[in-house]
Amino acid sequence: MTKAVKIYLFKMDNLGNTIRKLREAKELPLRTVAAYLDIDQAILSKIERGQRKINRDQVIRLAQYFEVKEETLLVSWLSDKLVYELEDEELALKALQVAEEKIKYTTLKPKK
Amino acid sequence: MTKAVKIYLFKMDNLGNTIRKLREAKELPLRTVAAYLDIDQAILSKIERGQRKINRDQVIRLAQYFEVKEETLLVSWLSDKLVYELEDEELALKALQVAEEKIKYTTLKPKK
DNA sequence: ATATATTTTGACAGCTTTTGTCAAAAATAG
DNA sequence: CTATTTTTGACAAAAGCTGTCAAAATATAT
Repeated sequence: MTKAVKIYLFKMDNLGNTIRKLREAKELPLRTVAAYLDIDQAILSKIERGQRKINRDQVIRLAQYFEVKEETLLVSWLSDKLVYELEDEELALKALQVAEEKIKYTTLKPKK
Repeated sequence: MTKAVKIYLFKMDNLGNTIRKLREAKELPLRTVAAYLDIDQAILSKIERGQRKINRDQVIRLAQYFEVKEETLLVSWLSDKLVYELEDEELALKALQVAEEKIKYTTLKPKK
Protein backbone atom coordinates (compact mmCIF):
# COMPACT_ATOMS: atom_id res chain seq x y z
CA MET A 1 0.00 0.00 0.00
CA THR A 2 1.25 3.43 -0.93
CA LYS A 3 0.10 6.71 0.46
CA ALA A 4 -2.40 8.78 -1.48
CA VAL A 5 -0.81 12.20 -1.61
CA LYS A 6 -1.85 14.99 -3.87
CA ILE A 7 1.22 16.01 -5.79
CA TYR A 8 1.64 18.87 -8.18
CA LEU A 9 4.21 18.45 -10.91
CA PHE A 10 6.14 21.43 -12.17
CA LYS A 11 6.38 21.53 -15.92
CA MET A 12 9.77 23.23 -15.87
CA ASP A 13 11.31 20.50 -13.74
CA ASN A 14 13.55 18.09 -15.48
CA LEU A 15 12.46 14.49 -15.39
CA GLY A 16 14.90 13.59 -12.64
CA ASN A 17 13.39 16.10 -10.25
CA THR A 18 9.92 14.93 -11.13
CA ILE A 19 10.80 11.34 -10.41
CA ARG A 20 12.26 12.29 -7.09
CA LYS A 21 9.16 14.22 -6.15
CA LEU A 22 6.93 11.34 -7.12
CA ARG A 23 9.03 8.87 -5.21
CA GLU A 24 9.29 11.01 -2.08
CA ALA A 25 5.58 11.74 -2.16
CA LYS A 26 5.05 8.03 -1.72
CA GLU A 27 7.90 7.75 0.74
CA LEU A 28 9.58 5.01 -1.18
CA PRO A 29 13.31 4.37 -0.94
CA LEU A 30 15.44 4.31 -4.07
CA ARG A 31 15.83 0.59 -3.53
CA THR A 32 12.17 -0.11 -4.10
CA VAL A 33 11.73 1.89 -7.27
CA ALA A 34 15.08 0.76 -8.61
CA ALA A 35 14.08 -2.85 -8.07
CA TYR A 36 10.90 -2.24 -9.99
CA LEU A 37 12.92 -0.82 -12.88
CA ASP A 38 15.43 -3.61 -12.47
CA ILE A 39 18.39 -1.30 -12.11
CA ASP A 40 20.86 -0.59 -9.32
CA GLN A 41 19.72 1.99 -6.82
CA ALA A 42 22.91 3.93 -7.47
CA ILE A 43 21.76 4.48 -11.01
CA LEU A 44 18.33 5.66 -9.98
CA SER A 45 19.97 8.07 -7.57
CA LYS A 46 22.01 9.44 -10.44
CA ILE A 47 19.03 9.57 -12.77
CA GLU A 48 17.11 11.66 -10.26
CA ARG A 49 20.01 14.07 -10.03
CA GLY A 50 20.55 14.22 -13.77
CA GLN A 51 23.87 12.40 -13.77
CA ARG A 52 22.66 9.41 -15.71
CA LYS A 53 20.29 8.95 -18.59
CA ILE A 54 17.02 7.11 -18.40
CA ASN A 55 15.64 5.31 -21.40
CA ARG A 56 12.23 5.37 -23.00
CA ASP A 57 11.06 2.06 -21.58
CA GLN A 58 12.01 3.06 -18.08
CA VAL A 59 10.11 6.32 -18.42
CA ILE A 60 7.01 4.45 -19.46
CA ARG A 61 7.32 1.99 -16.62
CA LEU A 62 7.67 4.83 -14.14
CA ALA A 63 4.56 6.50 -15.48
CA GLN A 64 2.62 3.32 -14.82
CA TYR A 65 4.25 2.84 -11.45
CA PHE A 66 3.47 6.34 -10.25
CA GLU A 67 0.15 6.47 -12.03
CA VAL A 68 0.81 9.60 -14.03
CA LYS A 69 0.14 10.06 -17.71
CA GLU A 70 2.79 8.53 -19.92
CA GLU A 71 2.69 11.63 -22.06
CA THR A 72 3.64 13.85 -19.16
CA LEU A 73 6.82 11.98 -18.42
CA LEU A 74 7.69 11.31 -22.04
CA VAL A 75 7.44 14.97 -22.96
CA SER A 76 9.58 15.85 -19.97
CA TRP A 77 12.13 13.20 -20.98
CA LEU A 78 12.24 14.28 -24.61
CA SER A 79 12.43 17.96 -23.83
CA ASP A 80 15.26 17.30 -21.39
CA LYS A 81 17.16 15.62 -24.16
CA LEU A 82 16.59 18.58 -26.46
CA VAL A 83 17.69 21.05 -23.81
CA TYR A 84 20.79 18.97 -23.21
CA GLU A 85 21.57 18.93 -26.91
CA LEU A 86 21.30 22.70 -27.01
CA GLU A 87 23.16 23.58 -23.86
CA ASP A 88 25.42 26.60 -24.22
CA GLU A 89 24.17 27.22 -27.75
CA GLU A 90 23.22 30.79 -28.38
CA LEU A 91 21.20 29.68 -31.37
CA ALA A 92 19.13 27.30 -29.27
CA LEU A 93 15.81 29.04 -29.77
CA LYS A 94 16.31 29.47 -33.48
CA ALA A 95 17.26 25.84 -33.81
CA LEU A 96 14.12 24.80 -31.94
CA GLN A 97 11.96 26.84 -34.26
CA VAL A 98 13.57 25.45 -37.37
CA ALA A 99 13.31 21.93 -35.99
CA GLU A 100 9.62 22.52 -35.45
CA GLU A 101 9.20 23.68 -39.02
CA LYS A 102 11.14 20.71 -40.31
CA ILE A 103 9.02 18.26 -38.39
CA LYS A 104 5.79 19.88 -39.49
CA TYR A 105 7.09 19.95 -43.03
CA THR A 106 8.05 16.30 -43.22
CA THR A 107 4.90 15.24 -41.43
CA LEU A 108 2.82 16.93 -44.08
CA LYS A 109 4.89 15.54 -46.88
CA PRO A 110 5.80 11.98 -45.91
CA LYS A 111 8.84 10.93 -47.89
CA LYS A 112 8.45 8.45 -50.75
CA MET B 1 39.47 30.25 -58.51
CA THR B 2 35.92 29.15 -57.82
CA LYS B 3 32.89 29.98 -59.86
CA ALA B 4 30.55 32.70 -58.72
CA VAL B 5 27.15 31.10 -58.85
CA LYS B 6 24.02 32.44 -57.25
CA ILE B 7 22.75 29.71 -55.01
CA TYR B 8 19.54 29.60 -53.03
CA LEU B 9 19.55 27.53 -49.88
CA PHE B 10 16.41 25.77 -48.80
CA LYS B 11 15.71 26.15 -45.12
CA MET B 12 14.03 22.76 -44.87
CA ASP B 13 17.06 20.95 -46.25
CA ASN B 14 19.17 19.09 -43.80
CA LEU B 15 22.74 20.25 -43.50
CA GLY B 16 24.07 17.43 -45.65
CA ASN B 17 21.97 18.45 -48.60
CA THR B 18 22.98 22.05 -48.16
CA ILE B 19 26.65 21.17 -48.14
CA ARG B 20 26.23 19.14 -51.28
CA LYS B 21 24.47 22.00 -53.01
CA LEU B 22 27.16 24.44 -51.98
CA ARG B 23 29.89 22.10 -53.11
CA GLU B 24 28.29 21.30 -56.43
CA ALA B 25 27.55 24.94 -57.10
CA LYS B 26 31.28 25.49 -57.03
CA GLU B 27 31.94 22.29 -58.92
CA LEU B 28 34.33 21.02 -56.34
CA PRO B 29 35.00 17.32 -55.87
CA LEU B 30 34.58 15.74 -52.45
CA ARG B 31 38.34 15.37 -52.35
CA THR B 32 38.94 19.09 -52.28
CA VAL B 33 36.47 19.99 -49.58
CA ALA B 34 37.39 16.93 -47.55
CA ALA B 35 41.04 17.92 -47.68
CA TYR B 36 40.11 21.36 -46.42
CA LEU B 37 38.28 19.79 -43.49
CA ASP B 38 41.11 17.33 -43.04
CA ILE B 39 38.87 14.29 -43.27
CA ASP B 40 38.61 11.40 -45.70
CA GLN B 41 36.44 12.04 -48.72
CA ALA B 42 34.44 8.96 -47.84
CA ILE B 43 33.34 10.64 -44.65
CA LEU B 44 32.33 13.82 -46.41
CA SER B 45 30.32 11.75 -48.84
CA LYS B 46 28.52 10.18 -45.93
CA ILE B 47 28.02 13.50 -44.19
CA GLU B 48 26.36 14.91 -47.28
CA ARG B 49 24.01 11.95 -47.39
CA GLY B 50 23.28 12.03 -43.67
CA GLN B 51 25.08 8.81 -42.83
CA ARG B 52 27.70 10.40 -40.65
CA LYS B 53 27.71 13.21 -38.17
CA ILE B 54 29.56 16.44 -38.63
CA ASN B 55 30.86 18.36 -35.67
CA ARG B 56 30.55 21.98 -34.70
CA ASP B 57 34.04 22.99 -35.78
CA GLN B 58 33.60 21.43 -39.17
CA VAL B 59 30.33 23.27 -39.67
CA ILE B 60 32.01 26.55 -38.88
CA ARG B 61 34.89 25.85 -41.22
CA LEU B 62 32.48 25.01 -44.01
CA ALA B 63 30.62 28.26 -43.48
CA GLN B 64 33.85 30.14 -43.95
CA TYR B 65 34.86 28.00 -46.88
CA PHE B 66 31.60 28.48 -48.74
CA GLU B 67 31.19 32.05 -47.57
CA VAL B 68 27.78 31.65 -46.00
CA LYS B 69 26.74 32.89 -42.59
CA GLU B 70 27.92 30.68 -39.76
CA GLU B 71 24.52 31.05 -38.18
CA THR B 72 22.78 29.59 -41.19
CA LEU B 73 24.74 26.37 -41.11
CA LEU B 74 24.83 26.11 -37.33
CA VAL B 75 21.06 26.43 -37.05
CA SER B 76 20.68 23.80 -39.74
CA TRP B 77 23.12 21.54 -37.92
CA LEU B 78 21.48 21.98 -34.54
CA SER B 79 17.96 21.57 -35.85
CA ASP B 80 19.01 18.39 -37.65
CA LYS B 81 20.23 17.02 -34.35
CA LEU B 82 16.94 17.88 -32.71
CA VAL B 83 14.93 16.30 -35.48
CA TYR B 84 17.09 13.20 -35.21
CA GLU B 85 16.52 13.04 -31.48
CA LEU B 86 12.76 13.22 -32.06
CA GLU B 87 12.43 10.84 -34.96
CA ASP B 88 9.38 8.62 -34.75
CA GLU B 89 8.17 10.39 -31.63
CA GLU B 90 4.54 11.36 -31.77
CA LEU B 91 5.16 13.85 -29.00
CA ALA B 92 7.85 15.62 -30.97
CA LEU B 93 6.07 18.94 -31.31
CA LYS B 94 5.01 19.02 -27.69
CA ALA B 95 8.55 18.22 -26.62
CA LEU B 96 9.89 21.05 -28.78
CA GLN B 97 7.50 23.50 -27.21
CA VAL B 98 8.35 22.44 -23.69
CA ALA B 99 12.05 22.56 -24.50
CA GLU B 100 11.57 26.11 -25.71
CA GLU B 101 9.84 27.06 -22.49
CA LYS B 102 12.55 25.43 -20.45
CA ILE B 103 15.28 27.27 -22.27
CA LYS B 104 13.52 30.59 -22.00
CA TYR B 105 12.87 29.88 -18.35
CA THR B 106 16.43 29.06 -17.41
CA THR B 107 17.80 31.89 -19.51
CA LEU B 108 15.73 34.36 -17.54
CA LYS B 109 16.65 32.79 -14.24
CA PRO B 110 20.28 31.75 -14.51
CA LYS B 111 20.97 29.12 -11.88
CA LYS B 112 23.19 29.96 -8.92
C1' DA C 1 33.06 2.31 -75.97
C1' DT C 2 37.07 3.35 -73.39
C1' DA C 3 39.48 5.84 -70.26
C1' DT C 4 39.44 8.92 -66.41
C1' DA C 5 37.60 11.05 -62.51
C1' DT C 6 34.39 10.98 -58.85
C1' DT C 7 31.45 8.97 -55.55
C1' DT C 8 29.76 5.27 -52.73
C1' DT C 9 30.19 1.22 -49.99
C1' DG C 10 31.56 -1.81 -46.36
C1' DA C 11 35.01 -3.85 -43.47
C1' DC C 12 38.11 -2.73 -40.04
C1' DA C 13 40.63 -0.93 -35.80
C1' DG C 14 41.10 2.44 -32.25
C1' DC C 15 38.96 5.49 -29.32
C1' DT C 16 35.28 7.47 -26.53
C1' DT C 17 31.04 7.18 -24.29
C1' DT C 18 27.58 4.75 -22.00
C1' DT C 19 25.94 1.21 -18.85
C1' DG C 20 25.67 -1.52 -15.00
C1' DT C 21 27.95 -3.47 -10.56
C1' DC C 22 29.80 -2.93 -6.39
C1' DA C 23 31.27 -1.40 -1.90
C1' DA C 24 32.58 2.29 0.95
C1' DA C 25 31.51 6.95 2.52
C1' DA C 26 28.21 10.36 3.62
C1' DA C 27 23.87 11.89 4.99
C1' DT C 28 19.42 11.26 7.21
C1' DA C 29 15.98 9.26 10.37
C1' DG C 30 14.62 7.07 14.58
C1' DC D 1 24.26 5.89 18.76
C1' DT D 2 22.10 2.64 15.39
C1' DA D 3 19.81 1.63 11.37
C1' DT D 4 18.50 3.06 6.99
C1' DT D 5 18.98 5.54 2.91
C1' DT D 6 21.56 8.05 -0.37
C1' DT D 7 25.68 9.37 -2.75
C1' DT D 8 30.16 8.66 -4.63
C1' DG D 9 33.78 6.80 -7.31
C1' DA D 10 36.33 2.95 -9.25
C1' DC D 11 35.87 -0.54 -12.39
C1' DA D 12 34.78 -3.55 -16.50
C1' DA D 13 31.78 -4.69 -20.29
C1' DA D 14 29.08 -3.14 -24.01
C1' DA D 15 27.82 0.04 -27.35
C1' DG D 16 28.73 3.79 -30.28
C1' DC D 17 31.60 6.95 -32.87
C1' DT D 18 35.63 8.20 -35.95
C1' DG D 19 38.69 7.81 -39.32
C1' DT D 20 41.25 4.75 -42.89
C1' DC D 21 41.34 2.14 -46.70
C1' DA D 22 40.50 -0.11 -51.05
C1' DA D 23 37.27 -1.98 -54.12
C1' DA D 24 32.90 -1.30 -56.49
C1' DA D 25 29.77 1.67 -58.63
C1' DT D 26 28.66 5.72 -61.03
C1' DA D 27 29.38 9.73 -63.81
C1' DT D 28 32.07 12.53 -67.19
C1' DA D 29 34.75 13.29 -71.16
C1' DT D 30 37.02 12.05 -75.42
